Amino acid sequence: MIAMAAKTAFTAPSAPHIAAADPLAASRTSPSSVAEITAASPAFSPLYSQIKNLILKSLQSGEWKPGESIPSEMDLATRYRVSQGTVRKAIDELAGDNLVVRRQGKGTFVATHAAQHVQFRFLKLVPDNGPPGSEGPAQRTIIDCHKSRASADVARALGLRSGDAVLQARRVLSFAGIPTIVEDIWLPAAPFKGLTAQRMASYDGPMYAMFESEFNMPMVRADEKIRAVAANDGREQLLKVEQGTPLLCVERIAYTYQNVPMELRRGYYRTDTHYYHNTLN
Amino acid sequence: MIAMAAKTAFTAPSAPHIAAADPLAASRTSPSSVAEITAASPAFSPLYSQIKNLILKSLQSGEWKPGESIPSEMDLATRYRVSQGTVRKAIDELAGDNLVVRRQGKGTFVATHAAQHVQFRFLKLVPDNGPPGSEGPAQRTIIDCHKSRASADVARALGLRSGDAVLQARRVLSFAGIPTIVEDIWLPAAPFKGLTAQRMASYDGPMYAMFESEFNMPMVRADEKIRAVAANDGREQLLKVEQGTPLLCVERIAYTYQNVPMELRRGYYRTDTHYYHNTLN
DNA sequence: CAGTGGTCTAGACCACTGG
DNA sequence: CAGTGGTCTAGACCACTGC
Repeated sequence: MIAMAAKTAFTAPSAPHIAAADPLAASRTSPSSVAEITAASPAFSPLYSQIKNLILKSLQSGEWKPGESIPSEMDLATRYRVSQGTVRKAIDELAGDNLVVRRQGKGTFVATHAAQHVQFRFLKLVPDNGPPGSEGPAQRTIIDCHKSRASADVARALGLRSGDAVLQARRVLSFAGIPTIVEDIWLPAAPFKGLTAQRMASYDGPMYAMFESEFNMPMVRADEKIRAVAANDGREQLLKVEQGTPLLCVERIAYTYQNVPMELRRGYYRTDTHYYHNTLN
Repeated sequence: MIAMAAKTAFTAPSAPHIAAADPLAASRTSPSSVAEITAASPAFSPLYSQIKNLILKSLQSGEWKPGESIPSEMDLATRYRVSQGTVRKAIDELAGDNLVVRRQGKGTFVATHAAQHVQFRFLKLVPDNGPPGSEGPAQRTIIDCHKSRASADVARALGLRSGDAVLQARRVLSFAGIPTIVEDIWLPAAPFKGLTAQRMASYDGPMYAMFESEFNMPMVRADEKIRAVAANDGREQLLKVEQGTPLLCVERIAYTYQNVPMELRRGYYRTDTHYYHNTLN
């Protein structure tokens, strides 16, 4: 901000980029030139960044759902009354965050866990022999799914309070018939109301795809803490390994839009036939 | 490629973006309009991508060294006879690959492992208590460093032949006095001629920083395969844990420019006080 | 204050997709 | 062929850094 010619797009944070089509436009007032100037620079945010946030809001609101296309760059430019280049930069960032996927000649699409080529978007386990997915689809076995109360650490991970209602599930993933992963999953009960073991078992596809389509809860990012632990607590039987066998323990917190944590998952991976792959830049 | 008006920048892959300042300019010939046209589209590469490659070559050649600044966007635009915007997009990609770092108002700098805030650019181990690096600097202890011959798997990882000369080293990293990591490192002998245990021990800073400054061998990318294994083979003593304790085994191949593998490293991490952190998008 | 990277625009044209 | 994303340019101005 700071005083500057009214012609430029930087003039005021609220004015030029809000088109009539934007539902928030009515709630804003044109600043009387001096008013906002004192607010000064700490609040500076480039136009494309503001556009990005507006698009983000539409994604969150479900205006465009996973797998669908969003309006063309030209349409968005008209809608927000900015140049195509500015919309472009906003979408570039969204694509960089893997929230949307661009496809030349076709359009820009909301990212989804359901697409074939991203079947295991959040699963970095790769077979020793052959590339990811070369073993065919995973076999999913639901061991259990029941309502529960959040312990202190589960509550902290999910941004709940101790004792809040959660869903707790356990499943086994097998590849080529070999049980390879046991996962314990915790979900806040409210957003996933109606989810049962039956329903998990009958859904054919990645669990995150089910979260999208059945509960309107896309997972867009995740953090993992990885440790080596000894197989115990019944997991050795599910994975058919000796008690004490070293396993990879992958604790994942998955987030939906706005960085809201929506799932805690502790996976135990056998690493005698697979490895966890990571790339460092 | 493909026939098109000479005015556009796409006309010929060799012509317009090569400035007189480019050392390769003299070795090229102006195509006689028809010659290259049959090569056709599969070879299509946007201008900014070609500029990116030219900048990459200068980085590889050492024209600009890690930590130094590269010429300004305007200078590069003049040098390559393209618009600033095209140079900008080229640099954007290089910055996205973490090969360079942009700093507004100062310039664009070649990435380095020596900078304070990236002390552990390739080390994703985080203490359970507190953020990365909160334990102060790592204590590095060189256990061994000797010449050796590449075994089959080491050769494969480094793109050598079995029996080729390699340097093999082992060291321990301790944090807050606790031995936390044992690493076995293999390097091709030729590029690291003159590296000894003594020299490794006396260098104060990340090993990758030493590779940059002492051997002109910047590591720009790495792949990791992570497994859980039982402590054995003398590593339990170095880490002061019981034999059989689960450890994270991190096998890393680090690459220099051109995706040339230059280091194989097998790290064994204690994960009772630390965890390996990863972010998924 | 000059120099650097960062933002924004307007317009032209290219590559790719599908009807 | 029209529509979409992708590339390129030229020019203006802004934000940040350091002299």
